[in-house]
Amino acid sequence: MILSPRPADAAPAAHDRVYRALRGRIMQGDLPPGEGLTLRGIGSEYEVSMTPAREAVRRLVAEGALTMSSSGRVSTPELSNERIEELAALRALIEVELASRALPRAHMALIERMQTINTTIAEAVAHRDAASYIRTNLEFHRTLYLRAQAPAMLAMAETVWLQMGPTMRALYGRLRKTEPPHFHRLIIAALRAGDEPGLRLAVRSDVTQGLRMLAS
Amino acid sequence: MILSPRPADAAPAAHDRVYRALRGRIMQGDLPPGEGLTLRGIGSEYEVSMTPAREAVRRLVAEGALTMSSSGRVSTPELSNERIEELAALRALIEVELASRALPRAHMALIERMQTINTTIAEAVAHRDAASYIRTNLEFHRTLYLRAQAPAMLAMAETVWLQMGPTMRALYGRLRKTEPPHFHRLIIAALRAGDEPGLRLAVRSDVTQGLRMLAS
DNA sequence: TGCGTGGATTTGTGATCACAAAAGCCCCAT
DNA sequence: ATGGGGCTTTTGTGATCACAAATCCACGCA
Repeated sequence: MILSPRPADAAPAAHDRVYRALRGRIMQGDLPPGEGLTLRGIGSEYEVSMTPAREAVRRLVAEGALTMSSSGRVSTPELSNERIEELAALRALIEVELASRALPRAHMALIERMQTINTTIAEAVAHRDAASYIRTNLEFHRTLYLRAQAPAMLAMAETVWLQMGPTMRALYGRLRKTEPPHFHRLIIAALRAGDEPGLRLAVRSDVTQGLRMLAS
Repeated sequence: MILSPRPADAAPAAHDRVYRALRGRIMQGDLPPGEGLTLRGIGSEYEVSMTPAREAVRRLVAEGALTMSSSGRVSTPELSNERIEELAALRALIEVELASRALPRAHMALIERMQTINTTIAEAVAHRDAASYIRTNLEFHRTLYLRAQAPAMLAMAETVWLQMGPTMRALYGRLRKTEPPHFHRLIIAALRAGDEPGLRLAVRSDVTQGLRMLAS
């Protein structure tokens, strides 16, 4: 019986490779808001023809990671303040629910792993490394949410992250103060205590924290 | 000055036309769960080549409206019970928020329009017309949520509807009893009274109502 | 100096083709 | 009857090309 029709060492499809590469760069804020992209440019960058580039772009546009003008030009989105508020509210709604579902399944090894990630985040903040900060911050959240065993919800949350990627970078880039991840400690403490209301509040606070920078 | 680069009477892009057609059919449950689709089949059905068909399918797969096997075969999703519960929970989270945001902006004309739609829904139920039921039911909800002025949230809600489309049809298809839309009346009453807690409860009840059929 | 306006260039779209792999299928051996 | 083997057909993928529209840029006029 053949279990894996596509062996792990096989080369992934070209369009998927391009998709993953672009997605990663967008999510961790590698691309600034409003950055224009061309199919031929993407194709030559990843050494593929226009066809896989087009499919990867089409997929990212469908996920809201890229915007497409009426003439078909694609670029990273420049989000209005209202859009940012909406996306933050969506993060709050979905991620609070994910955290709540993960709580009863969170064991000690998970909490310790999150604490380790938190240390890495603190280092990224100390070194003013925005890309590393965003990447490890998302890893912190994803580590918790994976325990919720709710793939559809996690996918939705990641879609929101993706949409905020370029803007997040621009936002955190202008962050002067190097504050440690305060709410992350609250999240870990609530997990330890099995305190669900506290966890929900901590996650909501952490997720909407970026809005306060926007208001200033 | 030219305001609209693409006039209203211009032919839309082929891939977009195919996308919209498929999306509509999927959302209103025209296609049963597990239905297989081929690029060449879609292409010949809409009289386009494989290229636009592929782009439309890629977009729908990205939105979760279609699933893709490891070999690239596409079909409408067959949702597990856990997945259905997740999607219903997402509907509850997002749509309750949308309704809450729409409440202060809901004026009399809107409520009357919703009541008219509700009449159409009752007729669809009476005639056992599952497709019409699903379509007008979604129109009822969308009419309210449009007032929330939250396009990102509405898009998320529609994505969830899309994912549930084929399953909804199968679910409502086996619905014996022709019950009028009870919770819709509660929603309208809460809107009239400006009763936010009542509205949230009514929307949550309406949205998770399908789960009770599943449990039986 | 500012600003349209022309052509040259870039860019997305859709069609077509070659190719490899997956799926279907039929027939035969057990 | 049933399961497997080999062949045929179907199907997705990626490359390439023609075309039209959008964009860009520089030139010349006011």
